[in-house]
Amino acid sequence: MKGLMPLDPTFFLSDPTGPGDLLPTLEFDRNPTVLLVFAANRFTRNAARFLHQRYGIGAMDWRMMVMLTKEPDIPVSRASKVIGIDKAAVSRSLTRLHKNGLAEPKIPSGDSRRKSWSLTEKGRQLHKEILDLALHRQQKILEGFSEDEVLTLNAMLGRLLENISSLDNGEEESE
Amino acid sequence: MKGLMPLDPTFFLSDPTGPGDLLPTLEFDRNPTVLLVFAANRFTRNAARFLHQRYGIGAMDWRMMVMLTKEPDIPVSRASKVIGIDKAAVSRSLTRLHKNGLAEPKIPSGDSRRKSWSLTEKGRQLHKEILDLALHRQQKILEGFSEDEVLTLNAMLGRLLENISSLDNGEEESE
DNA sequence: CTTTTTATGTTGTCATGTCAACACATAACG
DNA sequence: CGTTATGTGTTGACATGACAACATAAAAAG
Repeated sequence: MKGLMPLDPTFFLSDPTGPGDLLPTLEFDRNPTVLLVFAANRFTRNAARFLHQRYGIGAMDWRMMVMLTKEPDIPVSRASKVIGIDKAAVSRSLTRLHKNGLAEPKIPSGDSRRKSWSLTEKGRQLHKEILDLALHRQQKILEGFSEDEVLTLNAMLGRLLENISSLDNGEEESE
Repeated sequence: MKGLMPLDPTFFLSDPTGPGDLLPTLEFDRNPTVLLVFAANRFTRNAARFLHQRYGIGAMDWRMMVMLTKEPDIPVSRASKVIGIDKAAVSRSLTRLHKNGLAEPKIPSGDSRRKSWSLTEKGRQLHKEILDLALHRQQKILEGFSEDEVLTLNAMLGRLLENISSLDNGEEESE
């Protein structure tokens, strides 16, 4: 744990003595959480547009296809935990992939609450096709970043995720 | 423009010689774009939950309140450009804020397509109240980050935003 | 001056992701 | 063994953000 002092909160604010006697608020380009949400929204919109135009699928379904490749034969609840998305949305995405012939369920016990999902052959082929393009696009997004910078960025985003998860787990009622 | 080589694409992939002869796909903790979206989703959900429980407003409306504080008397299209969100969503958010007595329009020319929006006194008070808490929460999210690390993270997120915007502007059809 | 183009804000519809409720089976408790 | 709690997957409703279409006024072009 670093012992360094955090930034003074005024760093994150617009200058309250600026023109027109404006009130202070968050300065967009000084707040990591603002930039994070902006960048992610912009990325998702761009990816969604590209995926839909070329393949007729949504960003969520692509993400689910990656999940099923990493871990075939996976139940909804496990996928929800790993991918960090509500099981209702996971359930719907898998249903869409199933309807499109890209994924199939197994129900060994006959109880549909003991389902597990895998990609079909068609799904595996589509996944491979999109993967190449997804990597290509990410390379463009990382243009100008050195290897060290990518590793640093990954590490920082990972730490942000952990800190946000800590807030999720109820460490926030101390104010 | 840096002359450094980008990472080899296999860095971003799961090990294809791993257990069970799995196919390669994106490794979640090695892909900045995956981590970006995960972190932003997690942050937004956490913030949305907090804002709704305490103040009965959504994350989008809070974001709009910040916008109106930075730039009072702003039209929908300008707000849409600055905040990077579709004007339809901006229009709806402003309507909600208006209904809740937090924002008000000016229509000097009588033409409702020449509207501009500002916070009401009630809106300014709520903004001030939420701002303190938002800064506090961001400090917790940045726990363990040094001043230099925050500046580095801001810069990197800014560069990602620029690169994604370049993709938006049609530099992607070269494949 | 007339026609065409552009910009604006609103509304309908859709994808994404959340929250809640439900039915039902299994696990845990007394 | 009976009761209670927990986990699972589905579905309804909602917030967020996008895309498209529309009505209308102003700007630009001829």
